Amino acid sequence: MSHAFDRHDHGTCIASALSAAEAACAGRGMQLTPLRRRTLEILLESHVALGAYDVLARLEAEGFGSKPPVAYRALGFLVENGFAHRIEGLSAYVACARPGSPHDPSFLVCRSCRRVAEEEIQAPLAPEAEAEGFAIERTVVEAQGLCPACRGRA
Amino acid sequence: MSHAFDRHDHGTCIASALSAAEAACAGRGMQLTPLRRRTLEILLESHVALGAYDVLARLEAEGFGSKPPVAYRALGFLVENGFAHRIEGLSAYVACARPGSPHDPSFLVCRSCRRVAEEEIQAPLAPEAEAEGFAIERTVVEAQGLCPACRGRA
DNA sequence: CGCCTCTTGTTATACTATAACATCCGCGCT
DNA sequence: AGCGCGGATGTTATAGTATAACAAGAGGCG
Ligand SMILES: [Zn+2]
Ligand SMILES: [Zn+2]
Ligand SMILES: [Zn+2]
Ligand SMILES: [Zn+2]
Repeated sequence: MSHAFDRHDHGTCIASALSAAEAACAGRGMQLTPLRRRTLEILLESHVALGAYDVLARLEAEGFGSKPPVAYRALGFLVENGFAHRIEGLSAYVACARPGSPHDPSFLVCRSCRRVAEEEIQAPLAPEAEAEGFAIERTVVEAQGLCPACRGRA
Repeated sequence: MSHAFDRHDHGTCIASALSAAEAACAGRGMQLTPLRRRTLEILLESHVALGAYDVLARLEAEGFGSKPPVAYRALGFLVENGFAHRIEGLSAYVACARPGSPHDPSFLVCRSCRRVAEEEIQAPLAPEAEAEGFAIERTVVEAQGLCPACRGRA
């Protein structure tokens, strides 16, 4: 269970994600450049999913480029390397809550505050794919609804 | 198991989906107008997911309006009423393979030919949501990969 | 130095989706 | 018939998401 909806020491989320990203980059010969690192830090500031243009606005305000490819490329790098995930149902991006270990993520996504909890589950369509001869490469699992805080505010 | 990747009598797919839509509309006081019916028929022609603008081009060629809201509204009607589903990972739409009964659909989506098989599974995040106090309203489950035919062509 | 690769930046464009307003049509009511 | 109404379709205009193609700089290495 993730801590996105709990009170927790968020500083350790940030620190462990950054050090995991640094270690993974070093190990794979990838570069965690200032732009990429800052993009990851922006996502890590909260467990809320951000749109690419939200990220871009933040980057631009801090002196990076202002055009969409700047954000899309940095986000693409983070997603490809498993440091962030794309939430398909929101067309948005969130920092990975389990950096370091490769995993097939699934999410609880609050439609009100866009906070995202990352969960670990078994691939839910594996038997069906097996029966049909379908080769699964990636499975999107996103439960949309209301988080505890937003239920309370209803 | 759906028949999207099998040889099957596709005429019965079409006929049963259309009659289920007609029955459901009659029962709920909704109107399956010519535009909506034709949109559903277009989706039913194959088990391939179509983008809204693909559908719009077909509609325009047949004398309907040519502007995006024409397609988006018809698709919205079909999705809201359970006659079609949106595939989030493709931003595309596919006819429902189990019309009539309400269900929480899940999909096997071929990234090569965009064919979609609809499956029925248990809500995969229910225990996690329960533990966190998260109220699930809808769950997107889309396995992306290669269908049997496209695997063979690799 | 000259070449190569990677990263960042730009311009321009493509693709996806909705807000707001206009028109038309069928229906119930007077 | 004349009117008001809701729903469906149509339009214009705009918002939101994403990528292709090209230019320029940094660093490694012959
Ligand atoms: Zn945290
Ligand atoms: Zn919330
Ligand atoms: Zn069929
Ligand atoms: Zn295929």
